[in-house]
Amino acid sequence: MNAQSPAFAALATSPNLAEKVASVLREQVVGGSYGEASRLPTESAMSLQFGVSRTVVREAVSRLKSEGLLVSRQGSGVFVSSGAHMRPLHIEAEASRSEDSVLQIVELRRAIEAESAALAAQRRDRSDLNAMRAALRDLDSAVSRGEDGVVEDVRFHRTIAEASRNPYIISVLEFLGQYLQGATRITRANESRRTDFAA
Amino acid sequence: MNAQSPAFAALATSPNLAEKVASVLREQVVGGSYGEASRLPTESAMSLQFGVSRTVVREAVSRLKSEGLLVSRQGSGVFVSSGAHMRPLHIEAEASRSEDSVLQIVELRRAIEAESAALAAQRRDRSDLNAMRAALRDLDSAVSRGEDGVVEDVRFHRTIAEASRNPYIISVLEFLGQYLQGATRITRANESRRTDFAA
DNA sequence: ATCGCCAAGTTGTATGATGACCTGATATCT
DNA sequence: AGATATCAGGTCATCATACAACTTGGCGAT
Repeated sequence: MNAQSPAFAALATSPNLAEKVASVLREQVVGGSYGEASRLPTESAMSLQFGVSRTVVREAVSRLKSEGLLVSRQGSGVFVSSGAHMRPLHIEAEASRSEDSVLQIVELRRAIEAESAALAAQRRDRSDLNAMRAALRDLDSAVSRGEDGVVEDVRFHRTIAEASRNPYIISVLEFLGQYLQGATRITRANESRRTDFAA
Repeated sequence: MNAQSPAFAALATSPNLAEKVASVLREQVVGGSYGEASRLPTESAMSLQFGVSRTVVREAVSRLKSEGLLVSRQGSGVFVSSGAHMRPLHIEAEASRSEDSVLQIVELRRAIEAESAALAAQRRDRSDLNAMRAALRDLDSAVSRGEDGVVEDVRFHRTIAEASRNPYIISVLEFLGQYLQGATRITRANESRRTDFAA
């Protein structure tokens, strides 16, 4: 149950087996070695093929299931998920540490917020306006109390995004916001708080 | 080794245990039940606590590791990852099917591409220009051959994104592009191919 | 020909054992 | 006493095996 199966050759640098196996499988799946919705070899077969125990294979498959690449049906087998090559977007947490990265993210977010504000101006209704006014008021009062108002700031941006009625804009903005939470002071220094489009 | 541990109460609808345990742990981690970089209970402890085998706990932890929420150090323990509450962005594959969703994604992408083009205009160099011209020429010739030119179109957009020198714009655009691959004809009908900014 | 049922195959879960590694405490030496 | 080496216990990583739950296809009875 070893014999250094050839499938790893290039991935010997990873610390644990499950991750290696997962990498190989991931590559095979997204690379299209298996057709859409086709069945993978059985766990026992892969266990032999990779030269690892079934436990490891199961952990690898489990990872790929949680990534949405695979689905398994008990008693039947493991299959390639229908939306297999739709990879999620992921930005490493270290990005928040690098100033360059933060500025680049701000660049991106500004573009989306401009569109978001424009759409919001077309589509907002009375309750959106009220929410935006309230958020803005909270932000001002927080600032005048000498706080940095970070949480109020995000909430304000969020109300605008929600008024755009575009769920993708909302989630992408929220996603990008995560990486700017700890670095919002820099952001605020570069952005003039344009309150005018609320009118 | 059963006794219906209370931790699941509300999640009895999921088919497999590993996913349930993973959900509970995920909620605890992002909900902040454990502090940043703090140690989780041992696998055996969780195995008892949840009333499942260590195998299941390990699969659950494995999932959360691949999601970047946890890191495990052999001989030491399982810890909350430093960037634990940085959740990745995920859009379901079904979005490509719904026309509303596609239009909303196009809305979002247009905003980013406008910024991308503006930045590209500032930062491009000669090789960028050449790449963009080549891509555009390929696109035109594909269209004049009567093809739909989808692949050439995405390549053209990609060259613009690369000229913006902003890796986040590139990856987000690429990410959104996935969901529009099969629906690009609609996109093309609504977008006039503005070739002017290449000048 | 249809329906029911069973048997083999497959994933899901449990259990126990062993290896690799870390950490803190103990023992030893200077 | 202080620094260093060693050890023991705990913990994750991997393996092997067994059994349960489920699916699927075929076989047989009606």
